[in-house]
Amino acid sequence: METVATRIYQSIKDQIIEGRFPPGMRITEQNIAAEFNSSRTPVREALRVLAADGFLVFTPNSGTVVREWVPEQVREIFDLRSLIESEIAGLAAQKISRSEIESLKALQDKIEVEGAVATTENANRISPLNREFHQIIAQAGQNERLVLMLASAIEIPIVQQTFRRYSEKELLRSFSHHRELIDAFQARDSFWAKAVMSCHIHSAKHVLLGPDPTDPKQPSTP
Amino acid sequence: METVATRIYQSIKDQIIEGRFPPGMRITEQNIAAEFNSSRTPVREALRVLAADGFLVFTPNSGTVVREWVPEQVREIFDLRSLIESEIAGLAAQKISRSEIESLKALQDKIEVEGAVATTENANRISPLNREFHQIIAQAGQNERLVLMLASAIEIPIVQQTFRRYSEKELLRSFSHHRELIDAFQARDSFWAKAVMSCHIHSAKHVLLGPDPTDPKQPSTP
DNA sequence: ATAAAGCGGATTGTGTACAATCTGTTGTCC
DNA sequence: GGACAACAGATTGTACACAATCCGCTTTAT
Repeated sequence: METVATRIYQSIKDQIIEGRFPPGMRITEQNIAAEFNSSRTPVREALRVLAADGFLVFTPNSGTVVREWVPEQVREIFDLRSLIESEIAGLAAQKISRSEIESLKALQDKIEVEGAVATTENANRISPLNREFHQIIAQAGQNERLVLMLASAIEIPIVQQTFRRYSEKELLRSFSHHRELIDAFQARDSFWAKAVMSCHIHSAKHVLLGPDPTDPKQPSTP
Repeated sequence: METVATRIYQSIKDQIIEGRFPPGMRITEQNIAAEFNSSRTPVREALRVLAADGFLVFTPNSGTVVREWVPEQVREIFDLRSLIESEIAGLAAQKISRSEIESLKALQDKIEVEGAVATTENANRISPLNREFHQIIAQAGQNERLVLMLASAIEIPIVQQTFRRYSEKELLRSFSHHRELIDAFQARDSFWAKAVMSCHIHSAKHVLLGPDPTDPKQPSTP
């Protein structure tokens, strides 16, 4: 973090991920510049990069707004995340070290202490721990490109705030997935690890999206 | 393409993909600005976005160079491409229209006429047709996010210039894959389509990378 | 001769000014 | 009353100037 432009970039990115810059919010260059006591020049550079990353939507001569997500796009994000993160889990099962497995265990112990009951406060404490859990797996997979792709699929507010929406039952299922992942790693079973990770992601997707509204299980009237 | 910055962005991107800006080449803001009769301001914005896209590597206070690729990264790119493009092919098998299948057939007819023999000239003519072939499939899959991810994995010189490295035999195999893909689509068989696409990509990977040097089939001396 | 220090040119980083464009509003004409 | 044109304010786009930094070279001291 050397230049002003880089600081601005990181700050805005964090605020979007944390949800303090809500989707649809207009970003004006002068406001940001004033906040950082800088000129508009570094602000513009930061905004362009954030738009390239997909955090902002930029329209020439018109301005910049925080990206909004429609449910269909959220579904696509989770399907992509499942594809990539399962692959990573499969690789990790082959390459993960003993000490990394121990870190996962310790982390999951902490998560289950903090998350004994499903409150918003606890969710806020769990989120970074959960992120660390998944990051250890990503590192263990030893595939830079996959990790990069994954980042673009999880660095969005709705993903980072998943835990806030979990009920007690869903929280317990999530913990159970984590424990099963650790077992799959210890067994060095790629297929198992991939399958568990796939469950983990798709289950999260359905918490956020609810049942598929396009599924006509009951023809209109019950 | 409205603003100067956008024109500069597109121009540099094209030149990198086509290989006219070779990997490792230093990009100085003034040179680019002079080329476009503009100031450095829009150039800088274009360069930042290109760096975010992964075309350039940017180091603060030091400058910008065209990204270089080591073999391990090429391998990662192709493995990722296989993962994503196979998934797309599977979706396409379910959703592709009759007319899109006809387009694929017509395109492949053209490709096989142009590519009757494996010369560099023919390769240059085939490349855009091949790209169109894969684009039709990407559209048919109807998943914006996957198409975006795919773009980041194929918009690099070594991928776009794959055909130049194909021998007669490899060219014929590629054609055979395309025909088999069309058949899989007509049969509406997702699994088949995924498998063929996976073959198609991995086979291309091995043309570019050669045999895996880490594979000790024969212990040092033959 | 080697290593460290210092200098000059080139390049990047940021601030500021002004031009171009958009948006919303007001007023006029039909 | 409604549609269209013209204006004002705000916002973005670009140019230019200067400051900060880096890199290679020379110089100097050991």
